[in-house]
Amino acid sequence: MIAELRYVPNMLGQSLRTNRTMVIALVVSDINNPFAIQQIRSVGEAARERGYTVVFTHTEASEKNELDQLRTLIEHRVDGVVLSPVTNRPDSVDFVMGQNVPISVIGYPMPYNDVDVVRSDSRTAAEELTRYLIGLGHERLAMLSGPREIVTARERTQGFAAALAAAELEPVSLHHAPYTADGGYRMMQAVLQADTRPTAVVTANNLIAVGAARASRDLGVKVPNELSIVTFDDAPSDAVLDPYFTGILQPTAEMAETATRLLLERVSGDYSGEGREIVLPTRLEVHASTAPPADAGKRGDRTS
Amino acid sequence: MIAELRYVPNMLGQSLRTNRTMVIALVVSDINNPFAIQQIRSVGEAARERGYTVVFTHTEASEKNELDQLRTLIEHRVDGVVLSPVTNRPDSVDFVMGQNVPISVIGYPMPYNDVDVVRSDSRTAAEELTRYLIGLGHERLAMLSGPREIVTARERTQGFAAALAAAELEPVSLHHAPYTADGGYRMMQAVLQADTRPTAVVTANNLIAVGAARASRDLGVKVPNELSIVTFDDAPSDAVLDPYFTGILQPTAEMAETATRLLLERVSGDYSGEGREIVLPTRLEVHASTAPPADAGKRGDRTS
DNA sequence: CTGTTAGCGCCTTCAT
DNA sequence: ATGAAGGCGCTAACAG
Repeated sequence: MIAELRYVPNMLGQSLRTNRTMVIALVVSDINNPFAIQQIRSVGEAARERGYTVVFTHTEASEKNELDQLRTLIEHRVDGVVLSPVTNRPDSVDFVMGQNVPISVIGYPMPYNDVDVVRSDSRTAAEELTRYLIGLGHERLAMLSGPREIVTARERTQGFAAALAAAELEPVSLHHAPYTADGGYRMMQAVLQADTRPTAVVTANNLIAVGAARASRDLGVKVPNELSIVTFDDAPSDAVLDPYFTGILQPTAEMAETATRLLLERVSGDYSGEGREIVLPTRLEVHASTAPPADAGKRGDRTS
Repeated sequence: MIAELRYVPNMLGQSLRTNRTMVIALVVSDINNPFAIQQIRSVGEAARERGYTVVFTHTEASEKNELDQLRTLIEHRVDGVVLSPVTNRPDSVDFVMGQNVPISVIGYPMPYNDVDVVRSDSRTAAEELTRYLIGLGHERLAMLSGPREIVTARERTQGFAAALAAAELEPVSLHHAPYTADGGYRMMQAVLQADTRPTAVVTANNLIAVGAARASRDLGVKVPNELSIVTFDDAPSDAVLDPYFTGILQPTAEMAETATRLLLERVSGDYSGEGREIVLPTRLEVHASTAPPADAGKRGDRTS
């Protein structure tokens, strides 16, 4: 048994000598999100296939943590970094690139960095999602979005607005809060206590959707009969009985795998050049959280 | 800004010289389990407080992966290991201790290793859980357990059996399968297709419970009206709308934090001596997956 | 107190 | 083919 062999080589010596640790890092922002779990699995797999070890870190959605941890990882001379960043501000990526450490980014465009990015098109997906609700007959829609600093939140809000504009509808309201269940809960409370209630809400993230659904339940509003909820990234999970939310799914596994591949191409020297941007398609999945509005029968077909 | 400083020290040199990396490893077996997420958070926090960095690895419930990864981690000279092991076989722990690397174990007793262990009492908890069902009036109970090689599965089965024996009841049946939703699904199918159906099942793990609930739904058996399901470790999660299963909760965060503390006591040299075993209390939480049996009214009080 | 040096374990080079 | 030596970046020990 190799594993039983007494002698274990010291990679510190080897790495010091060769300038390669054969370790890459995956830095995710929120480990509570099942989305991140999928990334951890996929990156680990893709890296192991190519002989690399992966170490994971989570930043709890804090840019300061993100920078601290990238620094620590680079101190330990990881060969590269896959980053699922907190925001698209350039600081973290700048820092890593400034240290000549290869990096690839999962999630959203990085306008100020010439870096490899793998993402999906949030804006278009949000439009599609909103159109789906409009197609069901909804006319009063609200948006529960994420932090303004985060690109996905902005893009999803834009897509929402664009779909409404195309249908010549006005949004009932538009909210921002952190990407957490608690944030969703508070936004939904506000929505339900306002004068005009929407018949459907678009949420910018799965945790927000969970919070929104909890608030609806607590205030006695039935989903989907009285209120439809749609969301993003409600990934199927072994730990959950049933997918519940109608929403947009990103090809998480493929995104993570691709980001790892791009990274290792740079690490191994097979590629060096300008940043590549790969945009993968999303898909809409319909589940139990949506229905036509209660008063749908009264009106004609609403599809433009 | 410190993080902007151009120079980043090379920990490889430092570590090679000082024999300390200030990094500890957390090796969990199944990252799909929300249980593991909590461990990742808690160990990370406890270690950071004490100036250590944590790297995570998951073994996909394979002992081979576990050993491989421990080896890789030790090659990179982590200062210690927190292990949430696949089984209680001594090989992994032996290997780590044989390399003079401090280790502490989360989960279950390690009869063949003199090692620090933090765990809860699965057997007693399973008894309590089963007694709860009996107290509701259930007399026909089945057990959907985990792999025979895994201690928690054995202990939980023993507790189940003990509670039944104390109430002078016979189990309807007893099944073993992997700790996965799929395993639970198959066991539940078998249970529901047998001649005598139980009115309640005890599952040995949250993923098994999810599979069991899916099978019940697919076969048209209503939970909890026609069938009660109880489980272990159905940790509350931000990603889930509501805790659904009645079951036993372990103090996951406290266990992980304690294991980290014990480990770092050894790493720092504050403690060296024989293995310590810390057993933390569990608690029973009642949710929507249990009810008295449909025919409960017909009989008298069943509590012994 | 500052400056120099040896050596941690490994790989690469060069000599035998 | 096998063997010896230098140096990766760092710190601890020691000298000035």
